[in-house]
Amino acid sequence: MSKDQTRRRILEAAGPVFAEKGYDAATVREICSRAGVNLAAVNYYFGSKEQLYVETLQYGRDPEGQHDQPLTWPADAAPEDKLRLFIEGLVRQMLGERAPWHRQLMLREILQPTGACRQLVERHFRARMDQLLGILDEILPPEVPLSRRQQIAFSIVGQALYYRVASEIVKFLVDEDQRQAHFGVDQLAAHILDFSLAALGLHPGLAVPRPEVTHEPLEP
Amino acid sequence: MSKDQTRRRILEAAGPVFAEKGYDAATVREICSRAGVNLAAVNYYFGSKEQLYVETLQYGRDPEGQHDQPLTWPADAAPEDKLRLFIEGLVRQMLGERAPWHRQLMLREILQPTGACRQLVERHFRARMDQLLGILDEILPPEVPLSRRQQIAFSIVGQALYYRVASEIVKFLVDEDQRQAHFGVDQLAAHILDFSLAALGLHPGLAVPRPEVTHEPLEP
DNA sequence: GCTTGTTTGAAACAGGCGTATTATACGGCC
DNA sequence: GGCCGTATAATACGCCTGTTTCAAACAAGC
Repeated sequence: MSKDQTRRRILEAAGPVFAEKGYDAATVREICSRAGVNLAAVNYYFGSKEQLYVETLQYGRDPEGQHDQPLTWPADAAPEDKLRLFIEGLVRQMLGERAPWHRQLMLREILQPTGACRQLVERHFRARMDQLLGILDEILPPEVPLSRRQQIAFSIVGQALYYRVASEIVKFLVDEDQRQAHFGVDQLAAHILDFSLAALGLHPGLAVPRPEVTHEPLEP
Repeated sequence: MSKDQTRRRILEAAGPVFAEKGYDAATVREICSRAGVNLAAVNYYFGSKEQLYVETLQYGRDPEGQHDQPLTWPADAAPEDKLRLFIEGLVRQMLGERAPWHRQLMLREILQPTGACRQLVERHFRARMDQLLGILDEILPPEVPLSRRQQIAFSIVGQALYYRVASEIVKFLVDEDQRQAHFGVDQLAAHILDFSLAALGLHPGLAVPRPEVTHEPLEP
């Protein structure tokens, strides 16, 4: 087996393990076992577990030299549509079961940063934040100060992040049937978009009776 | 030293340690060291680290037999005021530095439940959820289905939770000065209330020019 | 074919962990 | 006082961790 081959195999095995268990709980033994390489290989190729972690994050971000293009849309799209696409991508990222391990790793870095690679993580999230702020630029009047724009952005992202970090809470606060029926990716994205657009004033508020609503059977 | 005395000392030492480091990273050696008791005491009094953890959570919830009354308000208060009080309490809980370790432990249980005490955690958060749903009952028209009310509640809580779970992200996305000036507990509570009330339709949206705004200097 | 530098393999090391064991000191009771 | 159940203390055990060691297998150059 060629030299770079085993290196790659270690990286590809390390990704899911780190993503699932976190840095501390992941063991180099499991990584090596999954990769089918010897235990010593990690320290031979990477020097230490920590360095392997850093390089795994880099590898995940950019496996072949291609940047991952987060989200794109036609530049002339309506701001509401851009926001919709952004939120849909966000929710999909949070709830998508087959989330590639790279996203999961990044999320772990949000929740409890290891500090091993501030820069990398920072760049990643700053890009997405700027994207959202750009959309808000087209919606908000210019006199709204930056701090308020940031707060609004956080309010939008926070709604989506909730379903990832508090998924266990959701799981026992709303029962299985309701979850299946109303808490899928699409419905949540639609709700968060509704909530946010209403907050921004582009939709009527959720509490005001909405004439266009299809008449669902009233709850007893 | 009396028997119950050391028991209490262990519990009170275990609280902060578990809260700061989490179940796995916390060690009984540190707990015993902080409590000034022998290493064997934990297993003597609690049988195992896990059981100590469970009893620590219970002890934190209810140290002396008094339930912690989460939040109260006059029953005849306006729904907006109740929501304001609720959100203020929420944000204070999330951001308050001197958060008693019990809150922190509960938050940890949200983010990564140990499963050691589902019931306890479940009761705790269901109570708060019901409180919020009660407030929404007074705001939303009756035909809004339960699932939508729950989504709205999660949208509100999610905004506040964000600043706890993603505090590191906030820290490098908005610079020190801005944070000091606009991301304190009071300002964030005010913003989340604004955003949510606007989303509900009780306030004008944030994007529509608000006549009552005090004219702050425009940003260049 | 031999030498040289590199990669693999299995085992061992040192340290930290939760837990168990054993022995000592305390405090009320006959 | 002597005794005994209980609380403390010190230490040892077994396990798992990241890391190191060192010999064997290998590829390449001459």
